[in-house]
Amino acid sequence: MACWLMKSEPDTFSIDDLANRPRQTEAWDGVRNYQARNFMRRMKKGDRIFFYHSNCAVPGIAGLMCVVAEAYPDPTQFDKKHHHYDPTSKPEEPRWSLVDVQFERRLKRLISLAELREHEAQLPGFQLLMKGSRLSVIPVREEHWDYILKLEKKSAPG
DNA sequence: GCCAACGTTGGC
DNA sequence: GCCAACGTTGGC
Repeated sequence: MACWLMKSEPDTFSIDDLANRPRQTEAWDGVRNYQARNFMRRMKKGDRIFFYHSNCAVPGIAGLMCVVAEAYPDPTQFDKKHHHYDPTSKPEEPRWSLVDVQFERRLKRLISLAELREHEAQLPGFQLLMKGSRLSVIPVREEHWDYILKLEKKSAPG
């Protein structure tokens, strides 16, 4: 069972939005980056995911979710009216994929990017912390997953 | 194949 | 709002 991290801007779609969806499930559409797409195509049902709030006042991991449907074509790529419409993608050979994710729980407290950086030494190779890393879908090593979840139980830093 | 220009991401 | 880092596009 693999672990992942997926970013979303909370102004657009937050952990609360996911929790409020029917069946607390959402199709993770709009990814238009090949590396991120390829990671999604590797996801298996039951894989665990950190829900990361990006581009906001306090970026960080806000909750947990899991994969409930493995990769299939992102329908928004064929929708002319959609912001993520891709005229170069053909239905017979879809370029972009998505997975369905399901809410698991909110973290008891947000684990901020700043806090994660304090633990950089214990998270070697964690792509989120790499300089210039902007990928919205990244793999998380299991030992990193466990370490980060243990931080939740500690009191907030500062 | 190179690389400049451009658009996007996302922390701060 | 600024800007660094990155990905993509397209001229040559």
